[in-house]
Amino acid sequence: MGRPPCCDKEGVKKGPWTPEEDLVLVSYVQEHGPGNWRAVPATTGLMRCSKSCRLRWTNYLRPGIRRGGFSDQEDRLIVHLQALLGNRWAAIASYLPYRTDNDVKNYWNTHLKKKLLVQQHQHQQRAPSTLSPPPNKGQWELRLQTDIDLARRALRDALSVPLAGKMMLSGTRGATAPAPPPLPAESPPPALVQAYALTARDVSCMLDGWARPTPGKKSGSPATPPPPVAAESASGSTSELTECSASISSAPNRRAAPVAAQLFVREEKAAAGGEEVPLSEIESWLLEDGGGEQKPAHDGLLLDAALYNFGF
DNA sequence: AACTCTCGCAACCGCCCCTCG
DNA sequence: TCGAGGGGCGGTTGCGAGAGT
Repeated sequence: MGRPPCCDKEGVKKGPWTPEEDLVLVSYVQEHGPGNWRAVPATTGLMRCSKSCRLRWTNYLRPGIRRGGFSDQEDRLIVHLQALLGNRWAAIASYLPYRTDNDVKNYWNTHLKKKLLVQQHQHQQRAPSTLSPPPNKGQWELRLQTDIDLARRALRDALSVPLAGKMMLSGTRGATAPAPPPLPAESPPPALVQAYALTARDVSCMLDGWARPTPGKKSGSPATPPPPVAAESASGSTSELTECSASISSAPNRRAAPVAAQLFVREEKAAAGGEEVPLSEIESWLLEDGGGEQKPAHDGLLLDAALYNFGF
C-alpha cells in the first residue's frame, strides 16, 4: 500500500492553467503569502492539486522569473555547476537568480546536453587519447585537481555577473552603485527583471497580457513577461522591492537554500549593520581568495562531487 | 494545402526529506 | 521515538507550434 495521493484524484483539474486560475492563485499568494499549499484549493475554490498550485507559482507566477533567452554566461555557469553538482537543478538554479529549476532542467535537457555531446564528439576526434583513463591514480588525481581548479575559476567568473547584478540592484536602494555588468542584448535590465509587485493592479496588468495572446503563439503561454508590469514595478517604491525579495528569500527551501537569496539577505543585513549571515561552504569556496590553494574540507566536497560525476 | 516530424516547455508523478504532534 | 502530513526535488510525459516534405 503506497502513500496516498496528495489530493483526491476525483474532481481535480489537470492540464494548462487558465489566466483566471492564475489570477486566483496570485491573489491568494498576495493575501496569504507562498506556503500552506494544501489550503489553496480549499480556500480559493481552485480545482487544482496543492502541488500543482505550488508548481505553478514557483515555476511560472513567482516574481523575478526570466524566461527563455539563456545567455552564454548562463550556459557556461549551468554547465560548470552541472559538472560540480550533478543533476541537482534546484541547487543549480539557486545560482541563477532569475531562473527556476524547471527552466534550468528543461534547458539542460533540450539544449546544453546536445551541445555538450557535440563538443565532446569534436574534442574526441581532435584528441581521443585525452579522454582515455589515466595510467595511474596519482596522475588521475592531478588531472582532476587541475579540472577542479579550472572549473572553480570559471564558476567564480561566471558568478560574478549575477552577484554584480545584485549589487547594482542594491544601488537602486541607495547604496553606491558599481558599474553595471555587461548583459546580453536581449536581457532586460536587472532592475526590471528583479522588480515585482504584488499589487492587484499589477496582477491585473499581468493577466491582461495573458488574456490577449499574440496570434501564432500558445494561448495562455506567456513566453515573455509583460513589460508594463516590470516597468511599473521598477519605478515603484523600494520597500516593495525589499518586501518582495524578502518574501522570496524567506520561502521555505529546506533542502537547498537558494544561494542568491542568501546573498541577498546577507547583503541586506550587512547594509543594515546587522549580523553577518554565514556563507555556505560552496559560496565560501567560490569567493575565497587565491586561485589554487584549497582548504581540506573543500577538497573533500569537490572531490566527492567529481567522483560522483565520474561515476565512482 | 495537407501531412508528418521535431522540438520546446509546462505540467504531472512519485519519491524523499523535514517538521510536528 | 515514531508516524503522518506537507512540501521540495528530479525525472518524465504530453501537447502545441513550427519546420520540413
